[in-house]
Order: sequence, then structure tokens, then C-alpha cells
Amino acid sequence: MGDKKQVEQITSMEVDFAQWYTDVVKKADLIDYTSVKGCMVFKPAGYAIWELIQKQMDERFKATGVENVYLPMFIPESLLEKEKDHVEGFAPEVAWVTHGGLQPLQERMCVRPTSETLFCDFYKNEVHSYRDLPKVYNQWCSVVRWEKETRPFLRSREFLWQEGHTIHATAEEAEERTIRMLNLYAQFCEEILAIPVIKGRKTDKEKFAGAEATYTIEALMHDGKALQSGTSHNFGDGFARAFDIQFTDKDNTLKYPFQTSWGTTTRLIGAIIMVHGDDNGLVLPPKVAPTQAVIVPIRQQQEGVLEAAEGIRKALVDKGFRVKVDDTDKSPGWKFAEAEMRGIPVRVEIGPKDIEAGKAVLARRDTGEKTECAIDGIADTVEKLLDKIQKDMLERARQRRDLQTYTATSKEEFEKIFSEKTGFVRAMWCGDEACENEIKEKLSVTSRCMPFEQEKISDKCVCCGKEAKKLVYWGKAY
RNA sequence: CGGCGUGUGGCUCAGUUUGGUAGAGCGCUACGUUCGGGACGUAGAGGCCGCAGGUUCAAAUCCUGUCACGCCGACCA
Repeated sequence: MGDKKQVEQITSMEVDFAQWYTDVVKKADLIDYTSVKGCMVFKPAGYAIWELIQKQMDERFKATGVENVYLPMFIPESLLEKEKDHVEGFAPEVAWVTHGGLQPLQERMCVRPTSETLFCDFYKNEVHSYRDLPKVYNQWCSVVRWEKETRPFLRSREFLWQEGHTIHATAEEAEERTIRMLNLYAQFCEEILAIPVIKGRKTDKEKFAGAEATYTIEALMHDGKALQSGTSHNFGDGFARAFDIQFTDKDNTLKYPFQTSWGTTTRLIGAIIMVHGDDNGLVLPPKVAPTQAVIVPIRQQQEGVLEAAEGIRKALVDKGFRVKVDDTDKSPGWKFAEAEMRGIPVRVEIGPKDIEAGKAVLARRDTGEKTECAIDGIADTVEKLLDKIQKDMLERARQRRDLQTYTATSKEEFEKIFSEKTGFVRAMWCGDEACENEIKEKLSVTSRCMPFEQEKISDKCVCCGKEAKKLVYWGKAY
């Protein structure tokens, strides 16, 4: 093999994680940059991942009674301003529309950064009686936030997401929905994306603008930084009061309803990249891989090779898998590297030698392991292998996360860990925002969440030493 | 919004210090030989040097301005 040709390199993640990420995004052909800063083209390979996420998440939503709707992308300024905390949270990063054609608008409108206000405006007209409740709506759309610094999938000025907005007669029902959706997200991440997450509640400092309580799932990336991967908010009746939404209850009294919202975004794709990827490129969990198996024919000009490849393709497609034959005139080595960069979970190699022996070679993307298998019954073999890959990927991600999760019971220990390592640190907290601020200033570390699974690992706050109230996961975040 | 950096064929970049009329590798096209970890030969196509001014006999190169993008911070899914 001559190595004169320079292979397009992916920077090693050990050398420069940020550059590695950018390289993988580009080499896996997920996106392209555009002439609008912070807005990207989702190329077929990238968009197909989103479609698979969308499809499978939407099915799970609907199984819990969610219905999809679509609301406008513009919000009049007066509407945005109705809830004080909310507008303060979002005003610094909204994009404004000031003209319609050549005429200045009477009132400027922002492009939605999130749709709470629109849903409230809508529910105000929709909800009058307890019989109108609950409404459990969701919309798939894009939103715009004028971010200063942008990164593909992790932070773009326009991003795709889903936002669920529900409205209920009682606070209990709203809380139940809030938690239910968070659990759904967590389960989705583990079962579909093979990403283990920590479920918990955000501190007041970190909660959503206008929310009474924000719950979050936090995932840990390969470099030890945390990524907020989905949130679920309980608004109490705060928005209802601000927007004057009322309903007549069974007892014939006027009441304010209770609301929730919950969302996940294309950031999940960033999480997949940074949890599973390696120095050869993307590694996709089979359940969200647009192509689950690629068949690479060897000596494809030779009679019978392409036919054999096609036969395998058909057997796999009949079994319901997403499969491609790479019959381009590149060399096999090229095709291998290409399939690896794109993260295709399984590669099937089939050449004259194999055909003669009635076999094919299966290569796993996640481990690199190659095995031989009989062409006869190959679909069953691949099915089992994809299943195993999906499970192994979750297991490995969990192990790595656990290895990067530390415990600190004193300030010295806490600071020592963060000065040497990056990861989650479990430590007790007194509940005072001043401690969060101090920690953030000193270490650029924020409270990621107060996990549902609480434990009392010490009596004292890791920062001030006062009486501890909560166990908190701390970390550096994206 | 602050700091840093980069704009030259499709891509990555050299050329800018010292001004002289545009180069390489990859990719692309055609044909042929190859094919089990990024194969090779031959022949080709392709560039308003981000944009606008200025200096000069002459500007990719010097000056001024401007735009865009990338990275790092502060804020955020």
C-alpha cells in the first residue's frame, strides 16, 4: 500500500477536542457552513439523523397523549413582554423584524426564541372551562437566538427543536406531566441514543426564565464537559396570571390553569458526536444511524461480486434495516475509511474469496472488531450484531461517565479535582446562590442539577461549610 | 460585546517580510490498469487573489476603510 496520498485527517481528540469535533462534523458530512453566521446547512447525512430522532421521539410523545400543532414564527413585542422574567431572559438574544416589505411595522416582532408567549396567547382563547383541559400540545419547528459564539449543533443562531406546551387544571397534574416528559427524554437518550443521563432539578440560578421549576437531563461528553440535553419546566400558574388565562372549574369558580413546557433540540446530535465519536470519526448508535450497514464489494468488477452484494442488501432490507451498497469506483480502503468517518455501525465486506466460501466479513464500527459470518442467514446475524452494538455503546458510555464522576466532601478536595480533571463532581450544597456564584467565578464550574437520586455524602456545603441541603452535580458545561 | 486569527481554482494552503502580472497538493473530467485498510499512469478543465478606495510605471503583496467567517472568553438549548 502506498501512502503517498495525504488522507484527510481528523485531529485527535487528545490533541484538540474542539478541533476534533469540528473535523468530525465536516468529515462525516453532517453540515456545511453558510453565508449566515451561526446558521448551517443540514446535509442529508445530518438531517437524516434528526429525522430518525424526530420520528422515534414523536411516537413516544403520542403514546402519552401529545398532539402536534404549529404556531407562527413571529411574536409581537407587546406579547413577548407580558411575563417579566421571561422577557428579561430572552430579550438580549432575539432577532427583530421591523419592516414588512418597504413599510416600517407599527409594532416590531421578534422571531420566536421559544413559544411560551404564543401558546399562552393561543390558550387564552382556547381554554374557558375545565372541560377544555388539559391541552397537551407539541410543535416541531426552528427557533432563533442571536448567539454571539456559535458551534455546529451545540449552539447555532437558528436551531431545530421540539417544544411541548401543556396546560392543566391542577398543579399536581402539571407537575406530573413535567416529570413524565423528563423521564421520557431520559429513556429516549439511553435507549435510542445510547447516552446515559443524570436526571435532576436545576437550582434557581440555572432555571428557565419564567419557570417555577426546571428539570434537566445532563450528559457527560468525552472531554468531561457536561451537556444539558433536554429540559422540562413547570410554570405553575405564573404565565396564566401574566396572560390572564382563566377557566371555570367544576365548582363554578374562576381559576388559573397550570402550565408546562419541555424541549429537546438538534443539540442531541452534538451529544451523539461527543459521547460516542472517536479519532476515526463519527460513531452512530444503530437506532439513529441513517445507514445501519454498508456493504463494500471487493473486486467488484469481477463477475458475481456485485450480485452477491446486492443479494445481501436485499436480505437486510427485507429484515427492515437501512442498508447501502458502496459500488462507487473508489478503492476498498477508501470505502472503509469513508464508512468509518460517517459512523455507519456495521460494514459488510464481500469479495470473491468470501463468495466461494459462502461467507462475508462483518466489521463493527464501535470496536473495530472483524468477524466472518455465513451469507446464509446473514440478516439474523446482522440483527443480533446491531442489537449488541446499541447495548455495548450505552454500557461503554456509562462506564466512561462513571469514571469521570468524582465525589468531593471538602472545598479543598472540590477545587483539587477541578484543577486536575474535567467531569461531574458530586458535592453537597447549602442552597445559597452566593456559593454557586463563587464556584463559578473561581472554577468556571456550574451546578448542573440536583439529582432526583439524593444522597447525603456530607453535612456541610462544599463551598461555605454551612449546613448542606442538597447533593448537586457540578461541572463545566457546553 | 471583548480578545485572537483567517479570507488566493471545488478543498487545504504557499506566495505578502523585500511590489514585477498566480503556484502546489488533493479533488474534478476522459481513457486504461487496479481493488481484503484512503491504488496508479496518461491527457485535460478550472482563479474578478473577500469587497471598496488609495499609493505606484506596476498591487495577491504597501496604506485606509469595510464585510464575512473561524477560534477563545462573558451569556445561552
